[in-house]
Amino acid sequence: MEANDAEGSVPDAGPEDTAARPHTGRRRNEAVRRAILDAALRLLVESEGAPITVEAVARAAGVGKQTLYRWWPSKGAVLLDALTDRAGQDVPPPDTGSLREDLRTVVAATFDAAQRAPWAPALRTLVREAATDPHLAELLRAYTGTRRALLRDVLDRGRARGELPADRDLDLVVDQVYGLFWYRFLLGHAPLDRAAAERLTDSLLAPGTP
Amino acid sequence: MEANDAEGSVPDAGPEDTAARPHTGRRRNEAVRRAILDAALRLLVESEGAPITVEAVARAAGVGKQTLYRWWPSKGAVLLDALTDRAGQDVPPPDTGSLREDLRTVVAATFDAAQRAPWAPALRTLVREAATDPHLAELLRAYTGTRRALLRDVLDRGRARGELPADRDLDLVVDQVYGLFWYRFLLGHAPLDRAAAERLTDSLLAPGTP
Amino acid sequence: MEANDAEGSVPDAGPEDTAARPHTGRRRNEAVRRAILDAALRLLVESEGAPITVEAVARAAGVGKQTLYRWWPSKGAVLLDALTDRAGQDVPPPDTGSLREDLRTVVAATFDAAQRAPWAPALRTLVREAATDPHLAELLRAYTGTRRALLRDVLDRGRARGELPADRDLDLVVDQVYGLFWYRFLLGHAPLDRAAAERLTDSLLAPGTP
Amino acid sequence: MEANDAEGSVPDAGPEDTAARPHTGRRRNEAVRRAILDAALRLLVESEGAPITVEAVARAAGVGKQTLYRWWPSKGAVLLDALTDRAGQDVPPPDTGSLREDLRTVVAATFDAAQRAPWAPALRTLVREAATDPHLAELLRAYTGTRRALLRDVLDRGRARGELPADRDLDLVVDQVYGLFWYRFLLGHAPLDRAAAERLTDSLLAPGTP
DNA sequence: ATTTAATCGAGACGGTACGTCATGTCTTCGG
DNA sequence: CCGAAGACATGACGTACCGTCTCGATTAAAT
Repeated sequence: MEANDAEGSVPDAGPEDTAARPHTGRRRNEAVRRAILDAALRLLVESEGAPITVEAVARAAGVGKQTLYRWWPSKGAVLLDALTDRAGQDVPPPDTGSLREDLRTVVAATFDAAQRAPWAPALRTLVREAATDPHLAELLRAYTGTRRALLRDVLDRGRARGELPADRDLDLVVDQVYGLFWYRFLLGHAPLDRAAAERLTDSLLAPGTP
Repeated sequence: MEANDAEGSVPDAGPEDTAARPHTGRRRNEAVRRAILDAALRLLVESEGAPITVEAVARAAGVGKQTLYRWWPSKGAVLLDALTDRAGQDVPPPDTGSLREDLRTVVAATFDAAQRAPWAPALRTLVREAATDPHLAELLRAYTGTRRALLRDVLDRGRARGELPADRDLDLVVDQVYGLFWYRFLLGHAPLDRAAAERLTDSLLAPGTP
Repeated sequence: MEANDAEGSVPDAGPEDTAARPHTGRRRNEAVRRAILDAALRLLVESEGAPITVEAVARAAGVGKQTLYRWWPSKGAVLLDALTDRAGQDVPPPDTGSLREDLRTVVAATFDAAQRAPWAPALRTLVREAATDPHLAELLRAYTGTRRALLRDVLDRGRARGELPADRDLDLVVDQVYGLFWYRFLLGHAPLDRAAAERLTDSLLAPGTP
Repeated sequence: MEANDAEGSVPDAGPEDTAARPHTGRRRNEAVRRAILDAALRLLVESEGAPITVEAVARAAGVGKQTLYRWWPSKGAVLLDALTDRAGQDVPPPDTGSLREDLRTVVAATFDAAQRAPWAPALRTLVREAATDPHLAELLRAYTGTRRALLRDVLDRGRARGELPADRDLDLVVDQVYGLFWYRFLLGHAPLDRAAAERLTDSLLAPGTP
């Protein structure tokens, strides 16, 4: 979990549109934004499974519903924003010169981040919401797209170094990682610990690979 | 897709409760059961994405809501029943003596079955519903559990034949298959065709494996 | 105030439509109807001036909003129904043979009924609601139309007996009575007591009239 | 229609508070006042029946909501101001020496003014608003009070000249006129034309009265 | 000319009510 | 007793106005 502002946030108007229209009117209240995101995150974390209602978020934030709808296009956008907003910065993927090393690190970090409290329940609820909310689904798709791209870069570098056969299907590798991750994360039938990360990495790189 | 009556279906009391209570009153109308399952499946197939309401199923089947609730514990149970009921028989997993062969067959069959019209949209909608409906989630979990076990058997047999190292984590292999499958199936960002099945199989079995 | 069922009530299906469609399904719950009308009347009486919300009526009646909308086309219809439902039967207008006598009686009764607790505040609120609610306005228009017709009958009989000049504009007389009534009733700047009824009657009948 | 500034307008603080505080700062913009009143009147005239929102007035006037609330205590005050502001000067009630003549003139003028385009829809909407807005109701009450007083003066003069019996209830006569007027004006079920004015006048003055 | 203070357009904000929708339970009547 | 129809309480939805509250940009008198 990292990155933020997966759209839905404030338009973040560039400074140059000031010429066109200097933005009259009362400005957005940052404290309100914070209150909403905090409330949403709290509900996301606490509400184990139960769906989250817009009214609950508004009430918890001490805010009118309209204020939510003014700034976010849908409930899902608020929830995703709440989750990503606090999720720390995008740690750049490692580049140690060893694919095995890099891959192991990325996979373990992914497994780890998702498990670390209090993200797990929040993330699970978010994905659940996405099933109902097409808008959130789209946002989530975009978000995971960037995550996939990051991993893909690591693999590309490894292949360039000759650590993978030139004809290896790297998208498949990426999807094996994230597929396994989401499958276990959502079903919860098997662990996503460091050992799993190791074994997954090993299974993806040919045994003889350095 | 196979198996049915993953619980949730009519208990269809065994014939011996007749002794205890001779069963007075009108018997369950089989035509009604069919009408409900057919209607549910039709909605499942047609409603691309949009959630399915109990009332829609009841109306489409020309049936009272109560009749639904009388025979299935939840909306999700009806939907799952509708999907599995028609899903053909459980083809026994192949046992050709070659793991690579067997695995390739199972994986390709899985990919294929999910894509074949009209199952794909129905299955996608079903999974979406499961996100909201804990009961359905549970049923689905059980269902996929049996699918996992089947694949696990194939792998066990292969390992027994020495086609896999003794210390290989077979649960991980299973989850790599189904993880990839669901990930691609639900996101739809990459194909689940025969070529993908081949490459996945190859990536799971060490290059030198027969 | 009397009469009732100025539409908006139960359709009151005649028994003969049974042939067409026997009306299957659960029947309307009379207790719920009563609870709603009672709650509405109570709010109408108590809420001095303040507008009445659908949600307040529903809550006070321990009823879902939907149930209100199921049976009445608008909030106004409920309120009117609540008021007329309990307003006693339509006392037939008097016919003593003396116009002066009859008119005095009708006018005094009208003035009286409106003032008698607890109708006054309820009626005032109802009219206020009618200003916003076109549907209620229409219903109210129909209701007052029947009241006007009643008074008109009394006058017709009087004219037939020669107690009024043949060319007297009887609709004007009717409107003078109800115009004065509503004007004073709503503004409340002057009494609507028995003396006012007397003086109004006298002013409408030429001094020399028997 | 006459009179204006039935309170609600700008207080326009007397010049003597200058001593206390010299009033620095920008002065009220008269053009804005006009724009608001014009917009309000236009909406009042056009919006047949539909309630008028503050935001609509502000938008139509190209003005911020706050500017409205700065100068008028309520929406109703704006509307009343808009209507009376343009409503022509207060024609002094006639005093021809003949009560019948004077009364006929006043009544006919009242009927006429209300019907003359575009006042009728505006006045109807205004009264409708008054039902919801207690502030406007009060303003309207005050306004109609002055109209009643005017008519009352005419009657007083007539009685002083002996054209009415000394014991005649003049408030009742006044209310018969305005009662009929509002009743027909708001319900619209019968005309308020010159003939009606004639007949009403005749009915109020004893037949033998000069 | 500068300061000071109020006006103005714009619009964010917390509320309250709206009328609709789906849920799962219940009641009624005919078969 | 089964089954269709549908009433019912509940509770969330997304929208509309309300009246108050910032905002920066004017504008005009007092300095």
